[in-house]
Amino acid sequence: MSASIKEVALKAGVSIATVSRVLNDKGPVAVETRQRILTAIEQLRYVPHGAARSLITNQTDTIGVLLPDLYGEFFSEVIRGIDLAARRSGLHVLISGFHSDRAEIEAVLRALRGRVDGLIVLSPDVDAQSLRRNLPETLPVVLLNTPVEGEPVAGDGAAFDAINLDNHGGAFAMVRHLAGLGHRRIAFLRGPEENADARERLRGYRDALLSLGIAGEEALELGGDFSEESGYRAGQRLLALEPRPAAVFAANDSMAIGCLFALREAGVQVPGDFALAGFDDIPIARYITPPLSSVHVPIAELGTRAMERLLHAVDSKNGHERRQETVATTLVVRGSCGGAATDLD
Amino acid sequence: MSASIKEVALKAGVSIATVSRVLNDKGPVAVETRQRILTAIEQLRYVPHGAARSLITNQTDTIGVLLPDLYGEFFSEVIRGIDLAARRSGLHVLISGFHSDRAEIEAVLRALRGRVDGLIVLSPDVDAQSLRRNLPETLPVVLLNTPVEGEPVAGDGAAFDAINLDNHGGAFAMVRHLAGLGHRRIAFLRGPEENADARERLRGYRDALLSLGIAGEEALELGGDFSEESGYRAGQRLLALEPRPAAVFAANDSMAIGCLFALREAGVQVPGDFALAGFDDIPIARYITPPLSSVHVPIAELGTRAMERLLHAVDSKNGHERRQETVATTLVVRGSCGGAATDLD
DNA sequence: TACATCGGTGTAAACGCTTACACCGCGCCA
DNA sequence: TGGCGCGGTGTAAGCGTTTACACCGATGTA
Repeated sequence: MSASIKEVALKAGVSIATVSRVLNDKGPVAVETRQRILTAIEQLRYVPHGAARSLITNQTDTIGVLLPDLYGEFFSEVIRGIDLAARRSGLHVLISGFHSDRAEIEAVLRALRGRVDGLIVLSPDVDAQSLRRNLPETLPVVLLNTPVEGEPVAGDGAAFDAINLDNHGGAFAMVRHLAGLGHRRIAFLRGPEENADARERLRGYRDALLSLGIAGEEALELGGDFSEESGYRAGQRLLALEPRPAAVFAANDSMAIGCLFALREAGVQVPGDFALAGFDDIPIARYITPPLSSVHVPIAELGTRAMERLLHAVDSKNGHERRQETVATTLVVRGSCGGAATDLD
Repeated sequence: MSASIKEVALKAGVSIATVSRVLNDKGPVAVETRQRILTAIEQLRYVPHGAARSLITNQTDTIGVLLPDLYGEFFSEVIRGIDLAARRSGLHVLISGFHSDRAEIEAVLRALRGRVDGLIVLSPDVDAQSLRRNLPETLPVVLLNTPVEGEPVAGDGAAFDAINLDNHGGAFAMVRHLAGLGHRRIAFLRGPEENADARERLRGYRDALLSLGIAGEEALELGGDFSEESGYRAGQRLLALEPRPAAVFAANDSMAIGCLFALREAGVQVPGDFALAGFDDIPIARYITPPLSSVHVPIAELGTRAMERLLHAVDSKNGHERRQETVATTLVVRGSCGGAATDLD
């Protein structure tokens, strides 16, 4: 194993306390002594032992990230944002995927004790109850794009910090954009009922219609589950609708793409006969033909914000007030909806 | 803070040694005593403190992953593969991005002491020298898709384990496939000179031509830097070539896509007038029109293999022989090269 | 009966660090 | 001159574990 503080002390002819003092820049040390220690450290290539340090200081300089699935763009972007913020603060990032298996997540959660100073949890499913029960109450946690069950109790702080996406606002804006293009009958491809993002987007769609004085039609809300496949099927149903709408807004890009295939198959022109828009602005969106209009989600920023929030909680242990933040989305107008590009892109 | 082993011992009316024994299933403990301890643990919601454990056992149950850039599909897939393997073995994953800044990577490297049992390093740039100098010699390291400088010395083990992609084989196979379609003049879009993947792919291209008895033409090897942009420019140069080749193989998909744009712009039909193929099989590949033929890279497997190799090194501390492994690539034939789909897809 | 064996348990050292506290010598002020 | 304050340093306790070792009683064996 590598050198310990004791060997450094020996080599520099001082006590370990003094070495520790120069290591942490704490307490007075004679310049000359400090120099001697510094060179000893250099020569021995000494690096303090993280675990030992953690043991006594009770902090690990590490934050944990819990993710349900380490798959795809969303995940990697979030991590990137988190890592960015972490590095700025000299922290390490411990990531851990889990399958939705309740037992597994509990196991992971407990395994984290003494390993992390805080936790970012990203999960549409994990219920906060199970979180709290398996974690020291003092562990700062921020929920990322995870629905908080129960009403936010005014006055009393929430159980967790939370960073969420402005799904509602994004959907709202897109629908209004579509309407601005002259469409009155705008269909909507819904996501899975149990998905919070999907619910919010639906709400945004409805509210936008409301705000426009357009009566919602139940028939125009087609079911879907975020999969390309379900978008394809919805596309077919769309074409059978009577009278046929001339605009569709899908709750995510995958469904929009599936829908596009269905329309194209039927010989319907996009955006000529049909305006199409999605949500998420996945990378593929700009590559398909026609390029897909979408609502851009700043995923990395989601991660960064979560990290910053967590940092605040960790630093100001006591006086940290829990709250929920929302990250804005932006409209990205491309060819698929037939509208002119706005200055948003 | 949460309960310690001492409190558990107290509650169960035994010594901490006994508690530790049931915790680790080591040494004999009376069934009845064990039960008493187990319930005490349950009630106190006790979880052993990772750092304390690490301190004495000198192992952290954590492996570190060093990445140059946490961006895009490649990264996220690698991580997924790593996490998968890690979870199977009950290990944690500490990830750390770094910018190529030499000082920074050294800082990160040292910060890792006492935090990880092993390291996976993914970097086209990091030179192994700097690695070894900043790490305890005993720390197992596996290089992932990272060129090892210097010849592998026969007999004497290499300095590191390494997992690499079969770039050569993939390129070789693709060129032969193109040739099998009847093409004799196959152009190649090269990647950046300093990139090892790019070099190997070029080598595969040349060797394939050689094996086919086709004379290589220098003019058919166009420069590029892996960017879509450079592919676009290469596409334009391609069209000016006299006589014009009818097939291009790009060293990566991004360039292939850029090239496709250039061709399309010039009114050239793909695959009608021009067969096109890429390398990497990025997700977008199947979505563009026409779907891009490519060489599929099993990225997640790269991660898994690296992890397994590392695990082996960690477990068999002494008797671990370092070696380099290669992960196979597979041909994915889609529409862009005009060939029939093979059973490989 | 005496002694080795073995299951079951406790004691205490050690891991590498931080930090409260004590200590020493010095200069300064009253 | 005696005391105080202070820069500079060492001593040792303690963080939460694991584990070598010692101990004790019961059982088996000669």
